[in-house]
Amino acid sequence: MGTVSRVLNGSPAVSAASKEKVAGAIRQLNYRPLASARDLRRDRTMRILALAKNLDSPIVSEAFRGVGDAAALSGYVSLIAPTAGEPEREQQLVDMLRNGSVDGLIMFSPTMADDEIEAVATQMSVVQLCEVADSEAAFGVSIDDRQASYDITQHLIKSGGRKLAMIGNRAARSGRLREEGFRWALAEAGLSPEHLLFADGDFNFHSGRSLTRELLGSDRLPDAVFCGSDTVAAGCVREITDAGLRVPGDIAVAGFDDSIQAEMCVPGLTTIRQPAYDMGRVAFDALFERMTEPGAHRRGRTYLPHELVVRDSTKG
Amino acid sequence: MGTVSRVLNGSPAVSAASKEKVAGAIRQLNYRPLASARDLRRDRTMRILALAKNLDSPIVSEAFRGVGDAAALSGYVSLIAPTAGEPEREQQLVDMLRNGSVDGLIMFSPTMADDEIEAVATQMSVVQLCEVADSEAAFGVSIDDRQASYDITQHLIKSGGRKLAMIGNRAARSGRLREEGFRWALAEAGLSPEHLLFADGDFNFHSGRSLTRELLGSDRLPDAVFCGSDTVAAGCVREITDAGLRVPGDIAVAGFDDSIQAEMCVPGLTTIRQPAYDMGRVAFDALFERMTEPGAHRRGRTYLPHELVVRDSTKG
DNA sequence: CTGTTAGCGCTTTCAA
DNA sequence: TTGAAAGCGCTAACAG
Repeated sequence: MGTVSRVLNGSPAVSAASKEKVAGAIRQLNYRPLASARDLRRDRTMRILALAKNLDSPIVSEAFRGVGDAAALSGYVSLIAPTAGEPEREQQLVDMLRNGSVDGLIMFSPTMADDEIEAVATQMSVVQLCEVADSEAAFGVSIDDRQASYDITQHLIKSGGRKLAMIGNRAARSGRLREEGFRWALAEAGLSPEHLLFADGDFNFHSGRSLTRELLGSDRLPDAVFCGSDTVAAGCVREITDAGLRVPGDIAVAGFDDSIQAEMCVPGLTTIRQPAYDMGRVAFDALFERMTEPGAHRRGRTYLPHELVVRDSTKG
Repeated sequence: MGTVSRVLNGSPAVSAASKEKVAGAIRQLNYRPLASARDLRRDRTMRILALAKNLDSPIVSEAFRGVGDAAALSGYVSLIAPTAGEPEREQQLVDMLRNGSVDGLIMFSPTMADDEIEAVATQMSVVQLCEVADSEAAFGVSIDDRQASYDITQHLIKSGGRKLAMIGNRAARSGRLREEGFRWALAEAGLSPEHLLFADGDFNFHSGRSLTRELLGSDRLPDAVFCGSDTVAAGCVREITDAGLRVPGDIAVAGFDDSIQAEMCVPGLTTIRQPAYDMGRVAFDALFERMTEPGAHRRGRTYLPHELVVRDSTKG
C-alpha cells in the first residue's frame, strides 16, 4: 500500500485525511515496518557497527560515546560488538558490513593484519579509530602516539629522570608507536633505555604489577617509568609503593590516556589526555562522508591533539 | 538460483560437482548473501541486542561478555548499544526488536517504566539483566540485591560499626533494593541509619567524593559507610583519607560489585561479588529459549549467588 | 493525491 | 539432483 509507505516516510504527497487515517491504524495495530524488507528495498540500513577487543577500557567507551552521539545526529544507529580478540568473531562481524547488515564499520582494536584491513577498507566504508594500521591506504583517526610518548618521556627527563624504563604493549599498533616515541626522546637526550618490558597477553593492572615486580627485582633500578596506559601505571605505582619505595620520590611514574584511573591513583598520575570523545565523533563524520558520497575513499590519517597532564606522580 | 542457496546453507541435496563449482564462483566473486534479503525470507536475523545506559561499568562489560560468549555458542551475534539514559534513544533501540532488526533483547539499565518493559516483554523476546523491574510479568536475571546488601551491612555491624551511613542510588532499581537490605540489617541489629545519601545524577568516583565530603562535614560522623558501588566506595575512601582520617581505623568502607577497582583501592575494598559473566550467560540462555520455543514466556526471576569478599577496608 | 505494480535478493516448494 | 517460480514486506515509479 503506497499511501501507508508515504505516511511512514513523511512524504508530503498525502492528504491530511489519509495521513490521519493511516496514522490511526498504525497506532491501533501497533504496526512497525519490517526492517529487513525496508533495508532490502533501500539497500541501506542506517546502522553502523563499531568493533573493539574489549569494552572495559575507558578510552573505548568514551570514543564509542562520541561515535554514537555523532551517528544519532545523522540519523544512524551505532551498534557495538566486542571481538574478544578472536579472529573468527572479528571476521563474522566484519562480514556484517560485507553482507549489508550495517552500512559502515569503525574498527578500534583489530586483530586482522594490516593488508586485510586495507582490502576491506578500499572497497567498503571503514574507518579506523585510535589503533590505525601503518598502511596509509585505509583511513584512521587517532592522536599522534609517537609524538605524545615523546612529549611525556621528555617530561620525565626534564623532571630529573636519567634511568628510564618503559612498560609497553607491542601487540598493539599504538603500543609500537609509543615505544618509538619513548626511544626518540631518550636518544635526543643522549640516554639509553634502562628497561623495556612488554605485556605478553593482557595489558592491565595485574600485568602492571607483575612487570614492575620484575623491574624492582633487577639490579638496575630505574628512576622513572613510562607506562603505556593509566591502568598499567596504577599497577606500577601500587607495586612500587608496596615495596616501600616512594612515587615520585624514588621512582617517577607516567601513564597514558588520562582515564579516571589517573585521578583515582595515589599519587595522581601524570599522563597523556586523548580526546577520545571527539575522536569518536570525527571518526563517524569521516565514515558518514564515505557512506554517503559514492566516490569518497579517504586515505591516510587525521590526528587529533593530545595534551600532557601533569600530576603528582612525576613531581620530583 | 536454488543451487547456490543450497550450497550456502549446506543442504545435502547438492552434487559434489555443483557444490565445487558454486563454491569456486563464490570465492572468485567474493560473494556474500545479502543479510536483509535472507532475514526477510527467513523471518529471523540470528542477532540479538543488549542495551545499557553506559558501557563504562565493569559489571556491564563483564555481563555482556557472558552474553556474547553464550550467543556465539548458539550461532547468534550479540550487539551492544548504549542508551545514554535518553528515553528516545532507548525507544529507537527497543524498536529494533519490534521491527525485526534483531531477534531478542537484553535490557541492562532501562530508563523505561516497569509497565512499558512488561508490555514489550510479554509480546516479544526480552530478558532483563542485573536491573530487573519489580513486576514479575517479565523475566530477569540478577543477584538478590536486597540479601547481598543485608549481608555486607551485617558484616559492617559485626566488624564494630554502630553509626552506619549509606551512599546509594535511588535512580536504579537495584539501588532501591540495596537500600532495603541496608535498612533491614540495621533494623535487625536495633540500629537506625546515621546518614542516607543518594547521588542525584552520576553515580561515580566524583559523586562518591562529594557525598562523602557532606558526610564528613556533618556533626554526626559515621564509623562505617556502605557504598552502592566500588567506584563510589573508592571515592569515599579517597575523601576520608584526604581528610586525614583512616580507613578502616576511623571509618570502615564497603563497596559493591567486586570490580577491579576494589583491588586497586588502598586499602582494598570489602565488597559483594556479582557473578556478572555467568549472569550474562544465563540471561542469553533464557532469551534463547524464549526466541526458539514459540510459547515460552518465562516470568519472574532467576537469582545467581553473590559472595561477600572481605578486604582491608573493613578490617577494624 | 492515490492505487497499482514491479522488483530488491534470498529461500523454498514444486516439477521435472 | 536441479531449474523455475513464487513470495517474504517494503518502496518508488507510474498512471490515473
